[in-house]
Amino acid sequence: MEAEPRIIEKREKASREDWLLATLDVLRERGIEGVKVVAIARRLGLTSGSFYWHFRNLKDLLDSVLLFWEDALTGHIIEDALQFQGPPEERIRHLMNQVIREDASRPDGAIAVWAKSDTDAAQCYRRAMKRRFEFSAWLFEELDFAPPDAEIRGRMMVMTLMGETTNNLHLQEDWPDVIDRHWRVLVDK
Amino acid sequence: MEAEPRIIEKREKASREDWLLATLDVLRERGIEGVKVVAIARRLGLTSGSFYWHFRNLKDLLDSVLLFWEDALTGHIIEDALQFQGPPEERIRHLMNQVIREDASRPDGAIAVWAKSDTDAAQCYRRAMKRRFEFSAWLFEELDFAPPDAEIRGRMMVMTLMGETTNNLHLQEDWPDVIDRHWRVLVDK
DNA sequence: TATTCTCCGTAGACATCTCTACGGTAGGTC
DNA sequence: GACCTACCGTAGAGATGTCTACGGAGAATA
Repeated sequence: MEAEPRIIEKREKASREDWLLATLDVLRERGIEGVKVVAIARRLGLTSGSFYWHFRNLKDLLDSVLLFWEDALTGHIIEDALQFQGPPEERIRHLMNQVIREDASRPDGAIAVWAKSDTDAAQCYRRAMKRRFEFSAWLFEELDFAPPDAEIRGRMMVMTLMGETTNNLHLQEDWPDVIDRHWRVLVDK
Repeated sequence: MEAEPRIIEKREKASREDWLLATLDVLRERGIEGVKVVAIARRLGLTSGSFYWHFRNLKDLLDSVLLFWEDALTGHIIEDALQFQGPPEERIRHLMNQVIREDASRPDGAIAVWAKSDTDAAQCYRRAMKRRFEFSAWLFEELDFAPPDAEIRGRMMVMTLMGETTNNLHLQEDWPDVIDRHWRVLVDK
C-alpha cells in the first residue's frame, strides 16, 4: 500500500532552489525513478509550466541535484566537523550526531541506488564517498590510530552512518543512545 | 547518462520464479519505481502478455518480491551461519563474507528506499531488520560479549554490511581484505 | 489424431509523464 | 499609465506504462 504523496503546500512563487529542495524530498522517499516533474510540482502546489521556467528539462534538474548533494550535503558536514573545537573523539561524536540529526533530509540511500544505473550519478557518488572515507580516516588518525586502523574505522563509521540513515534511525526516539554506543565501539582502543 | 537496460536474453518459457528473479535485478538497479512490467519483460525477452499469466497484476508481483526477500534472502544467510561449524568469531567472519559474496543480487538498498513510501514494504523491512539485529546480537553473545555490547556490535555489523552492499563493495577486487579488517574491529575486545 | 493445458504475442483502451507553445498576472520601473 | 520582468497555468502532442481480451503455438495427454 503506497503512502499518500504528501499534502500540497500553499501556492506561492517558487525559486529554483525551492524546486531543488522539493526534489530532494521526492528523491529520498521514492527513489530516482519517482522523481517526476508532475510529482514535484504537486508537492509545491504548482504545475509543470513553472518547472520549465526554472529548468531546461528533467536532466537539468537531476544534474543540479547531484551537485547540490555532493557539495552542500557532504561538504557542510565536513566543514562543520573541521570547525569543531574540542578533543578528537568528541569531534567524531559530534559528526555522527550531526549526520543523524539531518537524517530526515538525506537522500544518500536513493542516490546509492541511482548510482547503480546511471554513470553520472555513479561518478558523483564515488567522489563523495572517497571524500568521506579520506576525511573519516583523518579523524581517526587524529585520535592516534595508526593509518591502516584509522582507515578501516573511518570507513566503518561512514558505513554505519549510511546504514542507520537508510534505516531511518532518526525516527527512533533513543537515537542519541544508539549513536553513542556506536561511537564507543569505534573510538575504543 | 543512463546505463543501457541490459541485453535481452534468449526467448524461452519463463516460470513465475524467473519473473521474480528478474524483478529483483530491476529492483536492485532502478529502485521500486523502476519496476515496470514492460521493463522486466524486456529483460526476459518476453512481453506483458506473459506477465499477466503468472501474476494478477503488478502489486501481486511486488508482494511476492517482498516475501521472497524476507524469507529467502534474509533467512538463508542466517541458516547458513547456524550450520557453520567452527569458533564463534569465525562464524561471524563467514557470515560477513557470505553477505558480500551475494552482493550482486541483494536489493537491500532499494527495499530500504521503497520502505520510506510504502507501508507494506516498511513492515516487511522492519521485520527483516529486527531478525538481523537479534541474530547478530546472539552471534556476539556467543563470543562472550555482554548483552548490551553484543547488541551494538551486532547492529554495527549489520549496518556496515548494508552500507558496503549499497556501496557495491563486491566490485572492489580487494573486498575480502576490507571485510577482514571490518571483522577485526568488530570482534576485538 | 484429437484434445487439453500451458504459456505467450498482439491490439487496444486508458492513464501518466515529458516537453512545447502560448497566454495571463502581479509587482516593480520609467 | 504604459511597460517590463518574473513566474505560472493550460492545452496538447507524443512517449511510455498498466491491464484486458483474445487468439495462437507447442507439449503433453487421451
